[in-house]
Amino acid sequence: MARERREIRRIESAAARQVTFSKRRRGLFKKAEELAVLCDADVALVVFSSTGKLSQFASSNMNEIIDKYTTHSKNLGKPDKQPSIDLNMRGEELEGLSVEELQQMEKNLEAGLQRVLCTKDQQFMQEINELQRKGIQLAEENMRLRDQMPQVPTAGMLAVPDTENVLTEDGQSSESVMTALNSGSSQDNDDGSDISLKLG
Amino acid sequence: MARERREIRRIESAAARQVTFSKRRRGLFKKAEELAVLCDADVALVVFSSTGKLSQFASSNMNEIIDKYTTHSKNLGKPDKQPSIDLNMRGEELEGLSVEELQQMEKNLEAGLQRVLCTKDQQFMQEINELQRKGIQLAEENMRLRDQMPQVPTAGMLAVPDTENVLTEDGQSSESVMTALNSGSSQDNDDGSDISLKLG
DNA sequence: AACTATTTATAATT
DNA sequence: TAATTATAAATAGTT
Repeated sequence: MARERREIRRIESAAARQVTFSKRRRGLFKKAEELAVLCDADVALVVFSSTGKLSQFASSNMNEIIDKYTTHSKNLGKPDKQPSIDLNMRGEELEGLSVEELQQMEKNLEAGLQRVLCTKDQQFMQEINELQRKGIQLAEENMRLRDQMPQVPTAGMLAVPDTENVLTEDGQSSESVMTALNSGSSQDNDDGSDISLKLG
Repeated sequence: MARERREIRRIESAAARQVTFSKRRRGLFKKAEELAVLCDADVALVVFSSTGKLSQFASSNMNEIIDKYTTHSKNLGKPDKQPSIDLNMRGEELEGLSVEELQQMEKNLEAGLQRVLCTKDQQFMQEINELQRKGIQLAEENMRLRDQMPQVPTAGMLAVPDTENVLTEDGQSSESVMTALNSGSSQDNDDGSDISLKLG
């Protein structure tokens, strides 16, 4: 487009290449913006020079456009695969899945994990509840027996479980657990602090 | 560049806009490729028309260029921020963080969560262990008392906790819990199945 | 989509 | 790198 037509092939001279790069890059970015404005298009342009320098143009937000592109692209690549996610997730064959599929999967797994944890806690609470109930019954019977005894046999220092703290069926909070624990005989955790979590 | 100079502003007529889009898009892509070839540059161009149609050009691999861009971009945006991750993660100010930082954070949080869950389970087990121990002591004393009794007072149908199943200090598997549970008096879960997890 | 008058981009030069 | 300029290329309006 100038004094002479130039063949479109790599310019060998690094200097000339750099000059042409500067000129043409400016032109390209101008055209990109004009297209975006004139035609109300969303345009993203990323250029790395041969020396690795980055230049970019985006008519709106670059990351949004990239996301949009990725989504579009993935939808074309794997057109009709519905949320067909099974739990046959044998380690590595996950790589063929799209981001959407993996996100759905993550969501499902987290929900499942949540249910497992919840159920586990319920079992724990049930177990504790049951043991406490038994303990109380035993202690009561123990007392009854002792009352009926003529002599006083100086029983061991057995702590009687606190009837007030028996857990209800729906009890799940770790708070109740801590309460139940502190009502027992263990003597660690002498202050009232909760579990401390240190990260980093 | 033609019969008349055109002002660079959105073309109102949808038809005219579409025509101009076609012409200029072709020109833009041609220029993009020429720049890539002539100057040995890496060029990625993504265009969404106003109707949402995607066109793209990449001198090499689009996703590689995007990755390269993302890396470059993030490194420039937040140059020196080391893994400086505190737990002041008040919900929304996370958006300013880079992917690397968020990944590190995720890792730390997951590790922390793991420690919390582990500790919680230990507390549960400790509690159960303690209750079982107390129950056994009570039951033993109970028996002793009854032995020392002259008459037989027809005690209630109290199940004596199974001494074999007392949990050890390090016991943490839910298997032991289930075992302990089944050794108790609760009569649900008549089959030997584990917790069932349904996803999807 | 093809045509063409014009504008724009740019290669070579300074 | 910037300015100049001759020329190639792109394209707005038309058909």
